[in-house]
Amino acid sequence: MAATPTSGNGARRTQAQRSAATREALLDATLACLVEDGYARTTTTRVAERAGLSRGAHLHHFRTRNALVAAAIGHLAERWTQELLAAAEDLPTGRERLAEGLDLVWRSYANPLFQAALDLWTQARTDAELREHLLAVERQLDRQTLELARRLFPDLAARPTFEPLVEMAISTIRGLALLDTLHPDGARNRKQWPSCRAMLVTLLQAEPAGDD
Amino acid sequence: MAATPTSGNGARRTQAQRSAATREALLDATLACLVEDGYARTTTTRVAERAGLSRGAHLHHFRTRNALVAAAIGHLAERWTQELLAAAEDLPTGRERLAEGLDLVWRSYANPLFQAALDLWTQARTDAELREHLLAVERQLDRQTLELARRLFPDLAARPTFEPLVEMAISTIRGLALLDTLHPDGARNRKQWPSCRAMLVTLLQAEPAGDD
DNA sequence: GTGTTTGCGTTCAGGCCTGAATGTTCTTGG
DNA sequence: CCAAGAACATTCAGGCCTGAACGCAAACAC
Repeated sequence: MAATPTSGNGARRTQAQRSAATREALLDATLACLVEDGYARTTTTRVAERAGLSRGAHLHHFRTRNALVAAAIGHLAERWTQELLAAAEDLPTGRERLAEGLDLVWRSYANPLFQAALDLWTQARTDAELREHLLAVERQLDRQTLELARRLFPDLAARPTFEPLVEMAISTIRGLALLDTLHPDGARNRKQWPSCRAMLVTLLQAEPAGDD
Repeated sequence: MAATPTSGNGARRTQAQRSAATREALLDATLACLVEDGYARTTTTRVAERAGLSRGAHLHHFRTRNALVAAAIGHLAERWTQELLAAAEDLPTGRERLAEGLDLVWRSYANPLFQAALDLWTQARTDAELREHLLAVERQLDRQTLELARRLFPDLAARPTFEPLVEMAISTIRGLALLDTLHPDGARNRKQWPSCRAMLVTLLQAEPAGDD
């Protein structure tokens, strides 16, 4: 048997593999901690505990708490967009496509990860270092979202009002998702979303581009 | 001259007056601290410093940090609604009334106090005690806002879709105001708001109640 | 196998915050 | 003027968190 560790059964891992695994575990633990405990209680001790590692391991990979959080932001953004893009592939064609597309975005915000992001967001207001990281991520996410919208609805995208409409839809969804913060079950939102979605569909289809 | 202290020139104040003044100073300092430093850095020490008082005075009036924050929430809500209601009195009549009304709400959210409220909001997600207080305030604010909308636009209020429309408008505004968190100058929002407002006006006036 | 590097665990010092206990000053009523 | 009590100040103990120092063991180079 070749002793190549890259394809090993797990018993024998190369240094790089070990390192990557612990990094991943730390980042996952950080996100879980942000979701469940909030930013304030996302301490180095707690994250290490949750990851099943020591604080030493933590400090080895991320020398400060801020470094950990910065990496976690990237991790979060990546996961989020991947989920969104993956779900977008299954979007049906036909007259329900627009409503389903809005549902898609809605679901991506009615999601624990958004709560974690929101927590980071508000903290960033009074933390310059955090703000730097989040601004970069925000720009990228906005760009990707708009691009996705254009790709999914090319006929609507031709209209000059498309971009403001998409931005408004996202703002509405964000505002609604904000309510979930205090209503963990989300009962309140699930009631408001259908009517909001209907209104957004009305706006987006206001002047159909002829193709129907 | 009668030495009645209730109308005193300030040199001689009754105990109740002194007490009320320090309470007020502490609450104001708390809000200022929430706005400028955020919830995490709103510590008893810092609030007392900012109010020009000692920590002893603080603990005399509010025995715990949570008690202070709870009182500050009420203070914030009261200020906010008062500003909103006062501004509503000057709303012009005529065809610009609706757009001006939306601007009114918009301005009440594009406001440092909202940032402070947002901070409390996100913290409340993982703090049961805080959540209790905020839920009560949220219910009251929502009720007052809807009531105000009905009073200002009685003709629109007759339609069954009025309530969902108002809720959507508020959600959109909240979502937009969220962006201000990372963009202190608010440049980005001031660009997006006009088009959002136009769309909301379109929706609200979709089926005019005949009176125009 | 041996030595070096890398990943990781343990312990410690310093700092900030909270809440409680204990003084000190000022108001009020007699 | 004096005593009682409220308002306010000061100090202290306990707890949690961060970041750094030090030590061990596993993995790669030879």
